[in-house]
Amino acid sequence: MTDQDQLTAVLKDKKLRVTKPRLAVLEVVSRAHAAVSQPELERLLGHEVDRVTLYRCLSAFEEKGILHKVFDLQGTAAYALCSSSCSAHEHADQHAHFICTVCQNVYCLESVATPTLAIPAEYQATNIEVNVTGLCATCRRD
Amino acid sequence: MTDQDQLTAVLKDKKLRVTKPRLAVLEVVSRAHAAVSQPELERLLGHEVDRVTLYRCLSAFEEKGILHKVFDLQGTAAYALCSSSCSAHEHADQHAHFICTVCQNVYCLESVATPTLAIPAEYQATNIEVNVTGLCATCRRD
DNA sequence: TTAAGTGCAAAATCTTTGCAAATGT
DNA sequence: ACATTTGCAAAGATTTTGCACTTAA
Repeated sequence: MTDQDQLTAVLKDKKLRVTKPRLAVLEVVSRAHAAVSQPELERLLGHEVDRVTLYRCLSAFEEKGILHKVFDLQGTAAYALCSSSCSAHEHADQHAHFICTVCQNVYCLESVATPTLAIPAEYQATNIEVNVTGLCATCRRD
Repeated sequence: MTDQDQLTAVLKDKKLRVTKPRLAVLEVVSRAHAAVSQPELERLLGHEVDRVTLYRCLSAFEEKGILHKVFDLQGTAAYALCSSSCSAHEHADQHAHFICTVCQNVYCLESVATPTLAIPAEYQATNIEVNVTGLCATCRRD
């Protein structure tokens, strides 16, 4: 099964039509080893995908649980593939993220599980998000 | 020492001039038991402070380490008072935050210290941010 | 065939910048 | 008095909406 086929399958599974813009967006995000910010996506996709279409693709993907949205240090939206356990509005994203303060890339730290915390009883917690900031391997060298 | 005096002292300490808009902004944020989002600040301050001035106050405060910026679930900026150990570009913010999915308020969980994590060696971590999402005490009841 | 998705134009927001007038020290 | 800060106007950027055309199923 090729990459294309896999992406196609993901779309079909979520009852979304398989279109060129959608495949292009998924392609870029799935290739990235880090979450891709929206400006970055626009740059990478160039004129291949209209900006408005990009907005609509991304929100559809988030809606259906294909991508999840994280925010970088500037509050800019970035998108990464959801693990298979994600579904609409229920993102199982049980690992920490690393945000590089230089290149702004967001890396999934799959090896770092979110910790168990003693949340005060008056709060009803449904999810814990851990974001580590600092320098990524690449930016450390430069 | 009154509240006003304290806020005035904070500004003077950071070599910022004590002006009406700045005091108004600090007043609102310091009163809140949660981080205040920018739209909320605009609403609360009404015509007392020009929108542009608000932007400038907030970035000056962040710059000087008086307030720190967090992002709510929609990626909207929200501001909270820094603890006294914060200084410019070095926010000591060693506790978790709770973001309510209903009212969007951001609460400081002073009792929940950020955990120690085993970050992969290739990353150079400088800060760890923990955001818990769910329902706050108020929204649970409604 | 036909409902879903795209692309363009245009509106609505949000954020930044420039500059003259006002204000704090 | 003089540098800072404000407020307005205006530019720039981002995000949303409406609608006719296209395309996947």
